Amino acid sequence: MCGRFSFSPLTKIIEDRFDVKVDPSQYKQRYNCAPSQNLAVISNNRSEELSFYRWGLIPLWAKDKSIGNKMINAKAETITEKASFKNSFKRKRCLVLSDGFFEWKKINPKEKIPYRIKMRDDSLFAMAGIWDTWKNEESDYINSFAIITTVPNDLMENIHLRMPVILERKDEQNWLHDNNPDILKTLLKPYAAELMTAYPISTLVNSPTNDSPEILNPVEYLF
DNA sequence: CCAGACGTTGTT
DNA sequence: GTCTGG
DNA sequence: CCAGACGTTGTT
DNA sequence: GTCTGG
Repeated sequence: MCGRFSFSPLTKIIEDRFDVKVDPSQYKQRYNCAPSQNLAVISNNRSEELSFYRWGLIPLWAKDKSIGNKMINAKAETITEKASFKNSFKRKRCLVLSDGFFEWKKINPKEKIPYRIKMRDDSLFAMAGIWDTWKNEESDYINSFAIITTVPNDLMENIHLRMPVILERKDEQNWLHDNNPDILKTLLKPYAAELMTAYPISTLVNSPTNDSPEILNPVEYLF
């Protein structure tokens, strides 16, 4: 699964790496991105700029936006079959930008330890996302997204049963602009484990109200 | 046809 | 909106 | 994902 | 226990 991540590069780094324009009044470095927050994405319908969408997909037909609290992930294996996701998969895809994500490893029925997972070379990456637009009773529009998950690779297997789909850099533009569903599905696979690394961090990350760089620091746990 | 659900993860 | 279940 | 709330009536 | 909010 993927229920929390970070994205904290400086504006110029983002513009160079992803070839987008970043509005500095909207962007802010984030160390603990949580569901329901507006987070940095690149959408297929505005791929020249960095957009901010709400995490937790609210489908077009939703009566209440709270449904989005449950729709934070979409399983790659079934995304083309689910009524809530298939339409977005066809026409509304996005890149969810990140420099690392968090998973809680269950060490016994009562205890869990948070881990940070990132690229070995600290590079930025894009997770595969789908989005939708929803209108509330006051006719305010909300753009929201879900992160696609897949089976774990050899690194993630030790931590969790699922992991987010991380796109190879060469596939990022294809995910946004290729509309062939068969090709799109081939992009939804586990990322190469040898390019990634993971380490335990403190439970500071547990509360979404903590959003400071210290969250990323390694911590030793004694058993 | 209409009514009702529409999700993932983890645990039992 | 679109699919499943009755 | 985790944390924190979870309710109504009537009165101020 | 289960839902909502972040």
